[in-house]
Amino acid sequence: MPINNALAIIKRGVDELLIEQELIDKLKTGKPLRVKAGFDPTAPDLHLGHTVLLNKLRQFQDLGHQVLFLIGDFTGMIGDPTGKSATRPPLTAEQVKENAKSYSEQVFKILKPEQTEVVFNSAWLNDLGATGMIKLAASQTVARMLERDDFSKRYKGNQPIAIHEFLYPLLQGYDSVALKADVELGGTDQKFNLLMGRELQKQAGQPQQCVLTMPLLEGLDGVNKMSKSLGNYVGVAEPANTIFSKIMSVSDELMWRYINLLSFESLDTIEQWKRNVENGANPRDIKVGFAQEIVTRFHSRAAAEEALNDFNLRAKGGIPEDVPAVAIKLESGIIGIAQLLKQAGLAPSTSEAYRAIEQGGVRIDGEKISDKGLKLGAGVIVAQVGKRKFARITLA
RNA sequence: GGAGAGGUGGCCGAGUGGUUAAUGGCAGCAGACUGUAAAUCUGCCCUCCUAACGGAGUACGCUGGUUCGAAUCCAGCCCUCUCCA
Repeated sequence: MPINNALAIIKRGVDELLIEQELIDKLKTGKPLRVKAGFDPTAPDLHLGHTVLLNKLRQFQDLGHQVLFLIGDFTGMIGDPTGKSATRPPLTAEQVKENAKSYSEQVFKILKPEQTEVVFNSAWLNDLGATGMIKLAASQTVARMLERDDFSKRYKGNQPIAIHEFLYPLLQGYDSVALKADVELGGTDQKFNLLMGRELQKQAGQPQQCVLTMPLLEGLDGVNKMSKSLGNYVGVAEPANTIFSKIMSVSDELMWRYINLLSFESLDTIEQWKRNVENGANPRDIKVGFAQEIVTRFHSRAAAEEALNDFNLRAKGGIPEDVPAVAIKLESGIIGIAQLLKQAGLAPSTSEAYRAIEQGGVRIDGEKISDKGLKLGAGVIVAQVGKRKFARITLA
């Protein structure tokens, strides 16, 4: 493939590419490039936000390059300070191992295993030792570190910054040296860390890696970046119906952002969709199509069809098919409605259950419940709280 | 080492002895409206018991103390920030 075409593929959806000419030169050599991307060992649940980056890695693989999938088990002890206001507790070796396993289970839904090398940075960082660490730390200045946006923000905002947090960018940069990376990918918030790799490679007398930043995908709230801890994410391992309905809950405006970053449709097609909506097409239909694309990617075409049916069923107030089953043991032959909802996991506390009833949000077998004193005996019922929470409860 | 400021519910942030389970905002939940979207409006928003009325238990960095009564006063401790050295 001509280099221009390869470059066009690489550049699609990218926030910034540094330095383009260097990348062209690297591509010209015809050798497979070593493309590095680092992942935090703490969050084993991949979500769509991660896939923006993973898709890009996959594109590199399709162009014949080698992906270095780095799990930051050593740096995990620090916890990436990026965008965080507080430091993180370290993980045990066991936890890291488990998380890594869970990563590879999920990540190969997108990446090609034969072109992926999974590496752990403890492999070389452990050997660095105190001496190496000091040497590394001596290579950069505090003023340089404070250039990083979130450090300077925290500093100005009188927020604490622990010394070891300064080590994070240094170690991440050192990873690039150890791996002799040709390219490193990361979110836009990683730019500083990624550039540190160039810096340290230069000092080590290596060719410098190209840096490629991907835009951060906003979460379902449309404000914060997608993350598990904020609960505004769509997990790739989630059930088809969940993925589908979560995507449908994205606002019309944000939808385009998702489509731009996540859809594999051609740019021309996406342009056409936009024009259609401008000319009066219902954005909902575009969203349905997009949601199905994503569900298909992580499940199957059939699952996507089912998810749509299920979605429509719920829209009509119907009871979906895949209601989780719960069995509750009756202690005295009957159970109060609030206890029932709590035990079935539909309400976090009896207080909340009562509130939900008061507000007309509770249904049993499709019938709205208004009597807070309702008692139920043995049998099987479908309970619903709000529009989304269901449970098929067996009382015995 | 010295001086000062501060630590309140998921987050931000009021509150300086008694209608304070703690104003307000954000987030969240439920309802209405819709395209189960967003926006908007209404209500809810510590837990437990109660159909309800109502009751109980916890909670304002930690530990003690003063008081009939403390998030509020006192002491010690822990933590954070600012300025000076």
